[in-house]
Amino acid sequence: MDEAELTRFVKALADETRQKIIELCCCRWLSVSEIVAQLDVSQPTVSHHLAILRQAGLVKVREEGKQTFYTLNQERVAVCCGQLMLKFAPQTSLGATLRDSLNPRA
Amino acid sequence: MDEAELTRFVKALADETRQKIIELCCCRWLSVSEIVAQLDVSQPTVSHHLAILRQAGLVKVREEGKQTFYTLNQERVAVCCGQLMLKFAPQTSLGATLRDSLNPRA
DNA sequence: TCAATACATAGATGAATATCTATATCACAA
DNA sequence: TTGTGATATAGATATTCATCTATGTATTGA
Repeated sequence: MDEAELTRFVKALADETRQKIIELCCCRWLSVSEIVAQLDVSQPTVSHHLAILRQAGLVKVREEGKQTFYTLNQERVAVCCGQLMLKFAPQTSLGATLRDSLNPRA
Repeated sequence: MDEAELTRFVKALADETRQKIIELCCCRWLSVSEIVAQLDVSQPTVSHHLAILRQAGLVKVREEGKQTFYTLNQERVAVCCGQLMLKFAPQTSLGATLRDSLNPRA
């Protein structure tokens, strides 16, 4: 994971509409229309945000007929949060826990 | 940590100049002038970014005479990253590791 | 007390971006 | 083939925000 990827990740999270979309898509697949129905923004706006989340690798996509389904890529979120912690909080106990978890000793 | 705090955290990270400031202030205290000297932006711009980082709780401040010193609050970064992970990646193994670390069993 | 230094704040400006309307594309059903 | 529903894209607009210059405030030394 390079610098640019990490920046795309934090920028993708730095919008409240996208945060709502992420929460909606956590643990389930939703079509674009279903997401639109839960929010107060137009369908093109939702598509725009989904594109940003896709570029950041934060959602998985599945096309099915006319519909497109999205779900949160939790593993990606976890890895990115871990990278953030390693980069900006290397000397904390939580950071150490994470480092140990990523590089388990024999 | 409420919703708004977490949003302030990700928004604070979502700017490359602030990311540079954070890296500079990691593990050491720097005065505003010293930070300005390492960047390509004006002193008021640096003060502006430091204010945002302060509001997000990401830096610690120490005033000394005319100077003001800042250092990265690594614990805060770690906790916020952990919260992000718990909120948006609850079902991952990394998330579980973190949860265990925060709520250690007897 | 005056000048200089360090930093913060105010206000203006430009760039990035979130949002909208309109329209294109694609899949499917009649 | 034609129409309809689902989504994406284009282009315009408005808002947010990063940045600048100018200035205020506080501290220190002469």
